[in-house]
Amino acid sequence: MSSIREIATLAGLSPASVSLYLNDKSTTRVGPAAKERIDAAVKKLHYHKNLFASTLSSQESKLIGIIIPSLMPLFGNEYTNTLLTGVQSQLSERGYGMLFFPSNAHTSVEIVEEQIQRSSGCDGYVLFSTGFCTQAQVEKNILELQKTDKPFVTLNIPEMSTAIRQVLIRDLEVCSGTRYLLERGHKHIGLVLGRTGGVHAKKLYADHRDILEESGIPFDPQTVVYGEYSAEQSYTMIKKLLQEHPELTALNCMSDIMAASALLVAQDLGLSVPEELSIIGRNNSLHARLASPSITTVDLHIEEAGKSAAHLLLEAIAGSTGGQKIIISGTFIERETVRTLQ
Amino acid sequence: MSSIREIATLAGLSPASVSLYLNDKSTTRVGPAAKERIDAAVKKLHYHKNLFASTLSSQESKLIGIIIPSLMPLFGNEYTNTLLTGVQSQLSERGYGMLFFPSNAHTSVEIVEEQIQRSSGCDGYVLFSTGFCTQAQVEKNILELQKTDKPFVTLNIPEMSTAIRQVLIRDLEVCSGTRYLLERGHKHIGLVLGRTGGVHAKKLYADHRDILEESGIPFDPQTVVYGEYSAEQSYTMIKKLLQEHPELTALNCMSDIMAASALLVAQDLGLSVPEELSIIGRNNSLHARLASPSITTVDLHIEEAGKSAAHLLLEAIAGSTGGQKIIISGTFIERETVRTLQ
DNA sequence: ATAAATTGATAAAACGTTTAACTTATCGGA
DNA sequence: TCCGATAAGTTAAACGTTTTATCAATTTAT
Repeated sequence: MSSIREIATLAGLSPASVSLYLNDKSTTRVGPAAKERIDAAVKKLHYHKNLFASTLSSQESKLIGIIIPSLMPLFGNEYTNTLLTGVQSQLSERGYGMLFFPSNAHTSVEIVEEQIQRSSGCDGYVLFSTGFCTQAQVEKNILELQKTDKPFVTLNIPEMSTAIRQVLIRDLEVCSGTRYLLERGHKHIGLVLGRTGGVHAKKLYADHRDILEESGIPFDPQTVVYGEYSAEQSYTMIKKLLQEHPELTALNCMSDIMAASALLVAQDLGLSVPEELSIIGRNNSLHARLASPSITTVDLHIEEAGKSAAHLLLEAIAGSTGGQKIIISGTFIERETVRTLQ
Repeated sequence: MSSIREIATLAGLSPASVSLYLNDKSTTRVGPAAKERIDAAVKKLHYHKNLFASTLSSQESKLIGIIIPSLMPLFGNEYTNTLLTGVQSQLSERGYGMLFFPSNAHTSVEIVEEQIQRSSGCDGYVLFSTGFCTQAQVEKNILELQKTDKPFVTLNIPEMSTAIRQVLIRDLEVCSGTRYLLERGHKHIGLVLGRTGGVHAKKLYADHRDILEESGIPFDPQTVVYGEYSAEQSYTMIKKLLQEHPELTALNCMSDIMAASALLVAQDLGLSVPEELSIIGRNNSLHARLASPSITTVDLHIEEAGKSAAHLLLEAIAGSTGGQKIIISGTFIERETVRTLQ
């Protein structure tokens, strides 16, 4: 743990000169000979400048706090991971790092509060929203973040009326899969959602219902089922759904994992896909590509969304003001699990 | 950005008292009335203590630097993500956070150097090793980490002779799948590895060869193929392999994704699994479970490994000394893709 | 009644950098 | 010759906490 002072002494200089040079190799305020002595001292003492001291002094951490209000283990969810991949790639391109302060509190609001508190001093924040948040919780979380007076951007969150910077993943709120199946002649469409009460699930539920009713098709609440973000639970619930509702010709699944589980169910029930049952997934993940038959899905461009969020945030940190919305729309990836009915 | 000084002024106290109370709610050095005034001031000014100032002063960050020398986007790899899940769960249980300072350097050694440099001041480090590291690079990385004088633990790294704290995932170095297939009568076993030159791939290659030769089966280097950690590349290479080597009755794959790709290839070539081709994967990921037929795989207990690493590190931070090795052994998950030959 | 312990506080130094302001020496140009 | 630039440095305050040492007042024990 050598400090800049030791480097300075070893090089026969003041700490100021060392700092000046280390932060700008081409500075003219340190002579060539002195520069060499500094380099030698740094090498000899294995000096690394202390992030915390440097941040405190310069009031800039080059660190972004990542706020994820999930009750499930972090890095275990494909959506969130892809989002993170996008965020990370943009951040590191501009020299920023990420700070995770996970919490083991029991409600998403407490989690967010703790994370914000503990990462105070970051240059900005990215707030994820997960299926574990209700609309009210999302709003509370945003409020909490606003109190920090630091720039932040929300990702994966339902559209808000307040002027905040946010990246919206359109097809996370809009039930495009249902419309797609409808256009292909399906009238009895089951819906497989994530978690009861979650923002996204609620939006999708409402949208699914509205789309059906607009088309004059009665909506049956019994044909909606929740997988709770687990493959096992999805399998169980989908099996139950298909057994109790043999009239269903198609399943719109909130994620590819649910869709892959549906495929398994179909197989076990002896239903051929897509001949007897059409399935559409979401996220264009590896699961959809590697399944057999390969699963028709909607690419949410989630990595792109992560990148946009990071970009927006860095602009805000650089000084741009005002709220801004970026909307990312999905595109259908047509594969082998959807059949057109006549 | 209210500071502790403002809280102190508002509560009519000294900063010292505020700090004392905030760090120990049950302290007797601040009176009950004063405590209430502090609470009120904190609420009113939205005070959060500054992580950086606090760390600088107390010389403890409660932050672990995560060093991942990967050339691929972070959070895009199932192994690493699961490892991270394990690390994270232990860390957050004990109140620690994680710091990621990704780098976009072009060699794994540069990446590690940059990450260490930028996260200087953390309480400890976890060094991942990835398929992108050669043995020499791994050693260099460890040397670099030792210079920091901070505790660290290596994860997922080949066994080292030096006395460092490390968690070894045994079946990442030992080609247990080959032995498993051998025991079930297979004599012509193809091997699907990750990246040419990577530590793990090299170890597995050597082990695979040795196991075969010990059993008196000639080893054909042509039956080893590299998927480069991509499903597409895996598909292409496996297809080529199976077409050129019709004598193969089994495939030992380094990951479940490769195994799932192999399943696809088999399907496209009209080979039935496991009747004509046995496949074994590794990692017991969702891909293996959701595939059809479900893939026989070896559970590496990777999340467990992550937890152990975090545990070991926290113990070291708490003062325990000396190197220590924890070895995590895999267990076979027998499913539907392996057939026993007579 | 007095010593000892406890309660409730504060002052000030320290943590390791950064940076604005200042100094001195040297050099070219008019 | 003298002025202004420029090069090569230094000093010292500041960033926001923590923590050790110190102190006064009050309570408890003897």
